[in-house]
Amino acid sequence: MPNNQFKKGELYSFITGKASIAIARRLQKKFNASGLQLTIEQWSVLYHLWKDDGKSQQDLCNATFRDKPSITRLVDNLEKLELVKRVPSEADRRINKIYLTQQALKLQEQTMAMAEETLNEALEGVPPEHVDLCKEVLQQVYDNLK
Amino acid sequence: MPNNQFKKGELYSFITGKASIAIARRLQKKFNASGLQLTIEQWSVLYHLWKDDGKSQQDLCNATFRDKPSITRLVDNLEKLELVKRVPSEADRRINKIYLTQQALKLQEQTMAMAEETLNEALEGVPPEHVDLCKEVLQQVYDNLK
DNA sequence: GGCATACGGTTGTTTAAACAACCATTCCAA
DNA sequence: TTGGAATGGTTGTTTAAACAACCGTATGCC
Repeated sequence: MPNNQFKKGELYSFITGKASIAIARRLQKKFNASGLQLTIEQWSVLYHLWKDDGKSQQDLCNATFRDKPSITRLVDNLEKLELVKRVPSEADRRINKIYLTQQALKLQEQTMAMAEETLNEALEGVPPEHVDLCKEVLQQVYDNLK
Repeated sequence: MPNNQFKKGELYSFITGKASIAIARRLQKKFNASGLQLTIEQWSVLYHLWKDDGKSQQDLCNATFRDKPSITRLVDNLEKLELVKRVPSEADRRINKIYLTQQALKLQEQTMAMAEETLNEALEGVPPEHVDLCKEVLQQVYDNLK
């Protein structure tokens, strides 16, 4: 017998992830309000490159939890915006390494500040220990299903 | 000073909602494996109609946290699948009331069972009281931002 | 060396989301 | 009562996700 039974009224909200959608929308609005022509999905790719530039597209698939075609097209669009450049790997010619442009490096500080601000607004009034526990639950869910 | 400060490494996972994406993908796979030609988004509309048939499109917008064009197109596709019918309201001719077909009523039991199964898989090993607290946090986040 | 297999990436197609612009109906207030 | 605002819904456009099919390169085994 499973250890968690659901009342039907609770079921839906867990599947749809309204909270993370709301966070993403809020962050997108901040980008738009600042005149940044950047989608959250594009930002999420830059985010991982700021941490570790020169990742392959496959690395970005793993990091962002997206499939290969999704990353191909996100990189396409980021290249059009001149925020990243595909550089074929010398060692393995199948691989594209993705590098940030100067323009993209300049966006890091501003957009990360907006992301932190958004999270602070989202978690207003939530005790930090509850946040930690919530993160653990969501991580466990992810691990259970991936 | 905000009551929650984020280390950068933790920030991304909260924004992307990997857990709910993983849940939705798992449920979609169950639909596909059962031969159901039904997307999660379409299912989410049916879900609210099973609870309360004859909702307007605007009601569905509020219930599903989607905008009007999204619901227009979801209802378009559900009508093509002959799972719902638009019925213009007698009282207010701007309004379409959306009614389930017999075919859609038959899907309820099967798909709700799959949804509950998916959630039980997702929350395997998570103490019920942690689930409750997690739901509260996510609800608070949603309320903070909506 | 040669061939099957795996891997990294791209392309095509369908579905959906966000946003702006639009139309018809209804409501309200001067 | 009529003209403007609000409401419910649709359409157009861009971006993205999922899935299948595909191509070129690398790997490993005989």
